[in-house]
Amino acid sequence: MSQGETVGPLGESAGYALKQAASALRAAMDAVLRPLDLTVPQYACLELLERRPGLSSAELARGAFVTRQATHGVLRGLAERGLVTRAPSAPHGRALPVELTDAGREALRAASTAVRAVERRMLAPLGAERERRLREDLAACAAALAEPAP
Amino acid sequence: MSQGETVGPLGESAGYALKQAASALRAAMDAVLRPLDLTVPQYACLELLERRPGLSSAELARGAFVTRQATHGVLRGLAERGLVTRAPSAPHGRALPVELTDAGREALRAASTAVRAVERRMLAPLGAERERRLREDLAACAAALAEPAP
DNA sequence: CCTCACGTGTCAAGGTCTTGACACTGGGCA
DNA sequence: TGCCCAGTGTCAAGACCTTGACACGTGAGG
Repeated sequence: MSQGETVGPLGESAGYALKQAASALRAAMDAVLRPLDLTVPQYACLELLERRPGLSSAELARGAFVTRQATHGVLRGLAERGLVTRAPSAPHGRALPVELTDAGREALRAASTAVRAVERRMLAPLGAERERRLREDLAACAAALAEPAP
Repeated sequence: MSQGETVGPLGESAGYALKQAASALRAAMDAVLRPLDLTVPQYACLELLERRPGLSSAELARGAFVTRQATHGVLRGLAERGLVTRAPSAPHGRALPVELTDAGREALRAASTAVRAVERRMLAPLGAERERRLREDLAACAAALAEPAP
């Protein structure tokens, strides 16, 4: 066949390197967030809400790369602990805006500094220029995969 | 506090870009592997076994970034379909070597070409030089996270 | 006006992975 | 020799996420 090319050696596969790095990052984040009683998805929701207050559950799901059913459970846990509040009724459509409480903002601050430390450790071998390049290239890769296959 | 730095805007966070790209890659791989009746972990095991025949379940787990319990289930499914064989007894220690069957090699070939197409699509915006750089930087990030925090 | 498509919230069911635990093998060390 | 430790395979329980489905509110189109 003309399209017989397969994935080469693992050390030469960008996809493998990507999974390896993402897995290591996830594990490291899990480790530093566990003492704060936060899971990675919970932290992600908090971080998103800090930047864009009033986000709905579905928008949160897209931002955290999970399904809206998954964020549903995450928000339940966060709301029970008083870290976020959900509007009782929808001001427009069916979307219920979610907002951070003061306790949520405080928990986020601790979590965010911990995660930032992990990120800095991860990026330590790279300089500022290579870090910027890395971000841009990763974004370009994600964008290329986002549009449907030809 | 002196270490008050938090994660900045999402667009400037390398960690967020990493998760975004990894998530998109996972979804794209899932889409092309589904018609072949393979999950991503199953494909990963096949690919690893092609390169290093006789790998044990635990070694496979480390290579696929999951727990050995997870590979246990994966190998069960693969063995039932006749794609891999497990040695009935351990030649050394307790590790049971796993090997690809001819059917497994054939299934892998189809899967690997499909995954390679996804990888090429992902890397299309990048040139060869930037792709190489991306691989190296991702590997450096993973290595930096692998060693325990100071 | 009515209908239809789209986005959203929610529930139920299922699968997959993880955490935790136990038993076993082989090698290093006193 | 005897002991302990690291690595492995396996089982059970639980958490998490996903797929699938349904009901509801909004806005565009006929």
